[in-house]
Amino acid sequence: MTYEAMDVQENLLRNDAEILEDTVTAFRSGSNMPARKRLYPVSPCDSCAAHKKAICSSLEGQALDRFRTKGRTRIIKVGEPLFFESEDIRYFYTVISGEVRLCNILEDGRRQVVGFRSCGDKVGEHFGGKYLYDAEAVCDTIVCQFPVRELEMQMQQSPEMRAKLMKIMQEEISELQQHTILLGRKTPIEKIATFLKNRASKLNLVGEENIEISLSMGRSDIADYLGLTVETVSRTISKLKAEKVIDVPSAHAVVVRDIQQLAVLADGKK
Amino acid sequence: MTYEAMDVQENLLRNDAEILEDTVTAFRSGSNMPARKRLYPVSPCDSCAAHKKAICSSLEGQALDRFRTKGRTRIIKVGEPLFFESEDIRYFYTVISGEVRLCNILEDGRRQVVGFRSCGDKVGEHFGGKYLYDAEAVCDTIVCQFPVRELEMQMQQSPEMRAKLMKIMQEEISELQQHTILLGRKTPIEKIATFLKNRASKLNLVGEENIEISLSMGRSDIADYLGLTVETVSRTISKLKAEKVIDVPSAHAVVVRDIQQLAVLADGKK
DNA sequence: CGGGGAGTTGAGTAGAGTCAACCATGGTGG
DNA sequence: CCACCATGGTTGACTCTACTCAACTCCCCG
Repeated sequence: MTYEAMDVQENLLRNDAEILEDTVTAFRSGSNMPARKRLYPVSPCDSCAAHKKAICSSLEGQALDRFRTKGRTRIIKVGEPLFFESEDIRYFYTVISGEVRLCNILEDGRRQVVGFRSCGDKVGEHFGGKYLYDAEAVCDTIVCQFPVRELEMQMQQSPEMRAKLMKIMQEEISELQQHTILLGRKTPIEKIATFLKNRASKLNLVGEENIEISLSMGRSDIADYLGLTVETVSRTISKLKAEKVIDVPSAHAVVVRDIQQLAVLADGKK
Repeated sequence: MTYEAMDVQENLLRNDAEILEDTVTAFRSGSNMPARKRLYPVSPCDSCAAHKKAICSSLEGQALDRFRTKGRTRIIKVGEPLFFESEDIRYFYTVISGEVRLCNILEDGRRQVVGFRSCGDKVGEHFGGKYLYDAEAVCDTIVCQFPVRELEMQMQQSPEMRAKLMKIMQEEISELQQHTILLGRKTPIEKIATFLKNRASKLNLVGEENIEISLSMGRSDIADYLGLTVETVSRTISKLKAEKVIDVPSAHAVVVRDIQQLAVLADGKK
């Protein structure tokens, strides 16, 4: 079994399956199903791993309930698209589990992965008419899908949601600017080290030893994210392994043995 | 006389000087100066080249007047900073004339120019406590400076201003994503061509022949913006000149002779 | 008129890309 | 259940492009 399959399955076992079940039945049955509803008195959002980080966390009570009923949970298989660049914007998404890559493509096929989105992250624009990138699942992925007009409606009513969305946009800008210096000025070692360091720090395990990072995406996604070729990604990971900074138990998992050294390498201090 | 000096002077002659004069006297004299004010019945913003593109265009009448009194116009000389990365956010700025570079710097001195800001553009965060980049004038520059808390106040009251700010942030995200593919995947020729093409298209002179672009920044700024070295920038510009796509009357000016071909080169279609 | 910084040009080099072979692994079908 | 195949990942040899270092030119300014 692959690591990403394990990931998805584990998540499914924990709570996504219930959320999904819940949501799907809710939609199938329409809104008027009090008996069924009493069986699920707890909002699915309460048990959702993505909720506290996601946009919907800015809503509460009735507003949240209303918003939820406008959404739909979807399973996206590896490689399948959520939407394509320059398609009309109709929905935006919150990733529940799995991971999505955002890509820009040049006519001759060259590709740049603009970013990855995982649990709790927003995918998709809500402004300007057209999407800015292709969004595709890098492994089996579960998302919540909401119509953008619903978002706009909520935004008018909820200052909290406005603030949340602005915060998310600001974080996107900050992340893109950081990525800009990586792409323009860093060496392959620094790029890979930065990438792994950032993934590690997302797990909130700072201070711990042997942090295990799962890489749901393939080498070519990493390459296109860091502005490298697959070969260079592979060689560089091998180098870090040889220097005992990381272990690579499988192609889709990395164990950070020396996070200190990884951080040093990430900014080229050595 | 250098091209940027000419630019600044021309702008000054046209309307910035009056705006500046106006604003400076307004501030010196405080708000209660009816006689003086009658001499300037037209809001300085009305004659400001930056206004219709800038954030303040989302305000009208009294709200605009009030907002304006909270601002200050400043002249920033070549190379001088507006603020530094990780400084506490206190002000945000609108560029009136001239140009500002936004930079990220690594400890060993490597630099990435994240973007340039010119007439009507916003400079500075208003969120998250710290600035994300150094902002420095690339040539003599005039800006309007506003306290961030004033922006936040106006935002609560004005849905138009909220919308405007969101739009600006969305454009920043879009621009950064476009830049990401340039940095990660484009060749020097494509980078320079894209850079010149984008500058040309800002001038709204599409269709015209021999579009003259002024490059207020130096070669090293361009290099750090495009992820190249000065030498490569210089060589590449020379190459485009040799191929008769552009003319280079001076180091700080470029005339696009074949905008079609420039666009082709920008996306590497040939 | 002379000094200095910015820009250009040239020669040589290093490092990431390309091409190709090889290996591992997971999924499929007999 | 095992063998095979396909895909993705790794490693090696070679190439070529963009960087480095250095010399030179051109202005701008005093």
